[in-house]
Amino acid sequence: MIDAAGLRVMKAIADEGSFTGAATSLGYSQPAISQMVRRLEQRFGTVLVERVGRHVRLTEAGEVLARHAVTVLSALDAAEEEVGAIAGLRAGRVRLMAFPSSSASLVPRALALVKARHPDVVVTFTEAEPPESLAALRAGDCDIAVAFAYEGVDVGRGEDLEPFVIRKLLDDEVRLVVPANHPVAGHGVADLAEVRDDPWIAGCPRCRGHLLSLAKGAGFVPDVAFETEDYVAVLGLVAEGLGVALVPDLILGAAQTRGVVALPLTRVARRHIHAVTTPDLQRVPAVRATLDALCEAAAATRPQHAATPVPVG
Amino acid sequence: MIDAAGLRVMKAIADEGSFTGAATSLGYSQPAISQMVRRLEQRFGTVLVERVGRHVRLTEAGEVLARHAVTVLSALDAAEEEVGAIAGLRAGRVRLMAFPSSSASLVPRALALVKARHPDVVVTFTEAEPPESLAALRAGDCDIAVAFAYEGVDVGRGEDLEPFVIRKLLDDEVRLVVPANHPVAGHGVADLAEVRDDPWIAGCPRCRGHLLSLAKGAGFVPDVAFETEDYVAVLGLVAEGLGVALVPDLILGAAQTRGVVALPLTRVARRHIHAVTTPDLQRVPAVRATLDALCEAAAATRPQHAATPVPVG
DNA sequence: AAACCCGATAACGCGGGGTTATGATCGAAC
DNA sequence: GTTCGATCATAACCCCGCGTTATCGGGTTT
Repeated sequence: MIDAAGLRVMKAIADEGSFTGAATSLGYSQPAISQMVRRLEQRFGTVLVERVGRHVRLTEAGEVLARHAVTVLSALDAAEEEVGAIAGLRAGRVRLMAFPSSSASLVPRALALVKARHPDVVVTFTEAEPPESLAALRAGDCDIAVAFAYEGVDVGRGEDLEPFVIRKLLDDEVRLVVPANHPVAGHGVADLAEVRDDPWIAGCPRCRGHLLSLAKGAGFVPDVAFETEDYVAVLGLVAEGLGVALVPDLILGAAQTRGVVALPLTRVARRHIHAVTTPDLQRVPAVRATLDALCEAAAATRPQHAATPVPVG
Repeated sequence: MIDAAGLRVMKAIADEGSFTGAATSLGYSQPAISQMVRRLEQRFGTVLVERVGRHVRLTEAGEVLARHAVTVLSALDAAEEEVGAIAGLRAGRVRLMAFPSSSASLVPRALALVKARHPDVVVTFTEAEPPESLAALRAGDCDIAVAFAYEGVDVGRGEDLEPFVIRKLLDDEVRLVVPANHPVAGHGVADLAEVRDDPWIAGCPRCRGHLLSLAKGAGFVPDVAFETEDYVAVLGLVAEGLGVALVPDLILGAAQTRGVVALPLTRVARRHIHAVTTPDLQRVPAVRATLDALCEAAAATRPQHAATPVPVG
């Protein structure tokens, strides 16, 4: 099959009117043009260039090629330019999935960073809990999944074996949230055993699993009175004195609620927040830029919470 | 610069959904696709294919390439088809120039042959005397020149050195045309010296030159009473008894006139009719086909005149 | 757990397509 | 007419793009 190089040569000959001119205009030597024309001619089985005295003229077939050359070459240029735009971050689309509580501050900050640096990169964002986002990543329906894994209990270690690339964003400390008038509220620090008989308010299924795991470590089975995926609701329920809850720091930083006190646990529990992608996607410029932005956004949010061990809503 | 092969591969991957599928659909081996994709990726500096588990998906940049591939490849196919049509005589244009008296039978017959064999080849035809047609051929303004050269006097031999390809068509015998009531009319054959004192009617400038040359050989200078490029007029003038003339056989076969007799010369004089082109153009299929048709048309006209040594108008 | 399918990699070879050096030829200019 | 400059053709050479086969590793399936 014919390739584009031949067409470029034919067009250059048509434009310049001579082999030498075409050669210099393309940055080639003159024999390169001679040979290319000869190859094309025996490939097509017909004469393309008529050598008339000093200079050359295209035959009918040669003019056909030169005419089509502009179409092909412009389409080729367009393709190259478009891909170059993606590679050069002057374009590109990143499909980001993140768990709901990350969308409060971490993700918006990252998106703002990306937009500031690469205005033409569009990041689409979908909320999804970690199992779902990872499945989407596996299926090729998303490019970056922001996921969390509870220290010890979760698959955080196990999934390192997956063909995923994991970038650590935050270590999110989990705090005990109690009503402001709760007996332990003033302690400054709390042990799970101190509230073993309180009713519990559980968050998402995996958070509930974490709670059960921690409680088991402390030697009790929690009385889960409510379940809701909405952490604002969790805090509201606590504020009304309907129970206590474990709430990650990240959420406390975003959703302030009056009437509750968040206490660090004596046996510190954390969840790790990661940005997950694939080795391939990691090398896509727009994806890499978004990952970088996520890391920076995480670094910017971390000290804020580390400095406020006892935030009061 | 990117070439078309890469785009073909990307499109095949997009269509087939796997490297192996793309390979078989293109007639390649599977590693060829792997390597091509890798080359493209490092050429563009970005990932084009996302390897997800068993099969592969195109990234955004990859899809851009696959999308542009259809444009480029279809344009490429169109060019190839069009050139193929010319090479396969399903298209093509031939610019033919011939001297006026050839257009009576030789050229029309040849054109009919071409049209019958290759209906889509168009032959454009312009009348021109040999010097003019050869100049046009040299300038690239025509593809085939049908020219004649008088034996001995003309540049017939000399022009073999030119960068021209010459195909012999006819040996056209020159006859002496006299009024039917002329003394030599009944001789069956004539010598120029027998009419040395008659007034002469000359044809085109080169024909006149031929006449002068022949007369010089016979030891006299002809009294040229009339000159005209129109051979029908020449014959008319002879019929009216205004002089004698030398007229090529080819014309006598086409333009019959009452009242004249054409006699073969004792010292036979001929003009050679050639089809002239360039080595390049000779290899253009449509040109070659037209040349062949001219040769056949000439072969078909030759015996007709050879068999009638003494045509009487 | 085994079999199968698919992609990656290694090693290899051919040829397209570039280079420089040189020759042949045409057109122009002295 | 002869010389000179510009142009295309050819030869010899070289590199690397782009195929090939053989083999390995990983994921899905049964």
